[in-house]
Amino acid sequence: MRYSAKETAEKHERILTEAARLFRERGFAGAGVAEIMQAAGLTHGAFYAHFPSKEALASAALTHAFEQTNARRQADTGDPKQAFLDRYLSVAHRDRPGAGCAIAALGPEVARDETSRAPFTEQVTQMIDDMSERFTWGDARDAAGQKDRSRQNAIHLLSSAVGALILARAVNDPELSEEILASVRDSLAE
Amino acid sequence: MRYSAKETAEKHERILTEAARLFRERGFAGAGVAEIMQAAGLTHGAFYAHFPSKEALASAALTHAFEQTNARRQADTGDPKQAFLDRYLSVAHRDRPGAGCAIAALGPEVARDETSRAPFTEQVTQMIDDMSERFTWGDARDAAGQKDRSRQNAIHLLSSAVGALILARAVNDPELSEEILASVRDSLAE
DNA sequence: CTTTAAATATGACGGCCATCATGTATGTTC
DNA sequence: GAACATACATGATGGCCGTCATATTTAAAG
Repeated sequence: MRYSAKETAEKHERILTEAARLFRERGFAGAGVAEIMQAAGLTHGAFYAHFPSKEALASAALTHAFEQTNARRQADTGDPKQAFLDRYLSVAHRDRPGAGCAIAALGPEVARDETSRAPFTEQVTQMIDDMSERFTWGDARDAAGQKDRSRQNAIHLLSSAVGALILARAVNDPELSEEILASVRDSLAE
Repeated sequence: MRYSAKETAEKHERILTEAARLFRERGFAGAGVAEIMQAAGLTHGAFYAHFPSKEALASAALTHAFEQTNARRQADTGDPKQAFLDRYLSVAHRDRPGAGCAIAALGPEVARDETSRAPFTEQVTQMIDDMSERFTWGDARDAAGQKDRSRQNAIHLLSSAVGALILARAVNDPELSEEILASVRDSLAE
């Protein structure tokens, strides 16, 4: 049967949302089309009415995941940098990859999937620009070098956070895992 | 036919080596048993004479990859920290994941594969201990806090390097990719 | 109101992949 | 030297997965 435009749009959104979650939880290769469609409350056959291929879905879901976490970052109160660090390097974030950073969940897989590299690059560029502008960086220098320094700091902070989260998730030992989160949090807050 | 113990051991080693390479290049899910065996010069059926399952191979290949890169780190000359940064955050390392750091290539997948988490943890623990001891850290404090501070610094450095390499690989734009490597290299060398 | 187009469910197809079965030849062991 | 054990190749099997075909139903278009 044919459904109303509103209904269809809602289902499209559900597919995207569930895909963004499942891909982050299990990886692009680990989450199947049928599983995603079932999570969205549909059957597998309907998929190709919404996306031309799984690859295209991966690309769209990646952007969707970034937008979700971007919105959270924009909604932070208080010192933006500290708020980011506290949230990103938390046990809660470590334990819920499906709702968290797409870089930490899918980075290496994106590197191997040519189609998703473009949206990934766009989102990372935005993140770096945003953090570079909005975060306050301790080491003020001359006005000329200020901007470049902020950018370098933002890149370093993002890299550190991503690496720490990946390590904290992969490691088996809860003590070590929390030590990693705390160490990088402390190092970056200085 | 039955082969000599020496021959068999060599083939076993070849399987491990090719698996360590292919898994880093394509991920655990992306590299198949048949492809690995072919790369090792054998057919797929012989696999189960060497490993009980693909999962067991993944675990063993992960350790093998760590040992390969550990050996390179131990062989570095000059300032160990600087040598590590120069090598780890190089374009050459970025472009050859199959010969590079297992954390950056497989970290998120390890987090989802319970079997490989134990060897991963062991290797990361060793890396942190080694870097904590052998690298020279600029900010000398009181002797009491010295050890903990080295450890925190080592964890931060490793996290930053891993995150930067993953970002540099996933990003589409060569300029941005090299900027990420250079930024984190400069930040950590200070 | 009629016609058209589209979103969905069901089901099928083909390919890939991990694993296992079997036969065989040959080191290894006693 | 005879019996045994084993590493290998070939081939089969069963399952999963992405994609497509078809029928159905109904919103949308005219």
